[in-house]
Amino acid sequence: VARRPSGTPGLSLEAVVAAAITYVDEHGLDALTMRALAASMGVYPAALYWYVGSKSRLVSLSASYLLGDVYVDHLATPRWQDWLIETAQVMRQSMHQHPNFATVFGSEIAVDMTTATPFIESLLGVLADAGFSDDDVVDAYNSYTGTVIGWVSVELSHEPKAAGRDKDWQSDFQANLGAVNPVKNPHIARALPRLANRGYMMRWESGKTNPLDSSYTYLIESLVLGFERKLASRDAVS
Amino acid sequence: VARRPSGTPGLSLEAVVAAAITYVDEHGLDALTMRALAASMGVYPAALYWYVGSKSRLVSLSASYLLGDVYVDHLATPRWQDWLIETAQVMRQSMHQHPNFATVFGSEIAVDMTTATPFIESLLGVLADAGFSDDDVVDAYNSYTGTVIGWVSVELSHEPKAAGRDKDWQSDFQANLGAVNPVKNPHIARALPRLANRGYMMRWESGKTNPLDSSYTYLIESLVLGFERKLASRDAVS
DNA sequence: ACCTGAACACCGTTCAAGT
DNA sequence: ACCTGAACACCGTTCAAGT
Repeated sequence: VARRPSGTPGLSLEAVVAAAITYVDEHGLDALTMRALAASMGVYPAALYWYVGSKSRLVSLSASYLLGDVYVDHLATPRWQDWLIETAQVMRQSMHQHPNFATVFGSEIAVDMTTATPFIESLLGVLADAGFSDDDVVDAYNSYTGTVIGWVSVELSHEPKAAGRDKDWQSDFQANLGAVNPVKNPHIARALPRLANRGYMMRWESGKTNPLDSSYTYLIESLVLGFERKLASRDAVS
Repeated sequence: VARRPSGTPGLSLEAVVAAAITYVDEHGLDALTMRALAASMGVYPAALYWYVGSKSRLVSLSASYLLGDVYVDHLATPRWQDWLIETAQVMRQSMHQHPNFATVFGSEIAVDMTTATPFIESLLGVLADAGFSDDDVVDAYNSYTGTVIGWVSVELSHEPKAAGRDKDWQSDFQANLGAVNPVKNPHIARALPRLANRGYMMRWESGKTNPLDSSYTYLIESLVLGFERKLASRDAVS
């Protein structure tokens, strides 16, 4: 085998992170193993530790890296409302491109802010220009970012790992749904045709294969309309 | 040792689930191990498998059980807006009581709907009474439930597991925050005093110890105001 | 039916040793 | 500095065997 010149390392932090991302995209987060990843890179497991320190750090680093993709270029949308709506759609699309990382986005506090800085700066700028007070900017910022990340992360949440036989839990689940008592639960019974496999707690397919586009649009539009009202009521008082 | 009468099992599904919940509450989700849980119950690991089948199923079952606590009794709130606001607060409080399960709520599609049925029935009833159309009920339902579960689950997301030295990442993180370039990122610099440790992607403490009450209230109020506008605009058209 | 006791096939991580 | 090779202390899960 050709010997690589000494002094030039065969690995790098970026290479390991990139390999981890493609591995998770292909095989899922549960399948990510230091040993399996090392094997896929033709290297010993311990070699990875020189760059990433630990598995949990590797996952964090990968998530932070992906967050950089979420940057939304300044759009030609003069209205702040439209900017928020468009940006929310772009963020969701980014998350849908790596659905197996969705749970990480939603559950880990540690994101390397440096990769997200341009996004945060834009968002804070838009909110300030819209007229939010210094105090309200904080709450609007948290409302908006937490909603987008949290909602999409729930949308992309995974099915239970097939425990016993292959997919019998789906049949069980649908049977349970169909057995709803229309006397005790008339509203569920009425909404069932529209809610089956589309409503949270009533679906058997993840948002990966069964996206909930219209609900997300409805949510973001409602939230932005609510922001508008919050702003207006403040103006009325001040 | 006293021998238990044969025919009366020492374990039960409920006992195992209850033990798992208290174990996770005390030691965190990562510490939950079939072996550790079995030891805490004075039993062999394999004994648990007779009741729960697998570890992932045990976690699902525990989460489903906790979801039953989320049921919100019919409140004396004639306005549907107030019902949505109060219920959102109650749901958040329930999740905060078992913060180590937050990531499960946010990342697992499989919740045993039976425990949540009373809640779903109430919510659908409130939305229908409010005047949402059959189609809009679905989107409003998903907007609301996904936002509450997703947002709070992000709020409660955990710090990175201390990798190297104890808590040096917190110092690093705060140093990074302080090093923001006020020329390149004026809006971040301006908001920093209010956003440090309070804004998503800018905090170093989980919502477990550092709750974001005002942002959540702001979010839910905005969302409900937005729902109001959605309803009104529909009435104007029809 | 319910649980023991031991085994199997894995893990993440550490560490001396090589280059 | 960077990686090998092997080891350590764990995992989840299975399975014969007991009662």
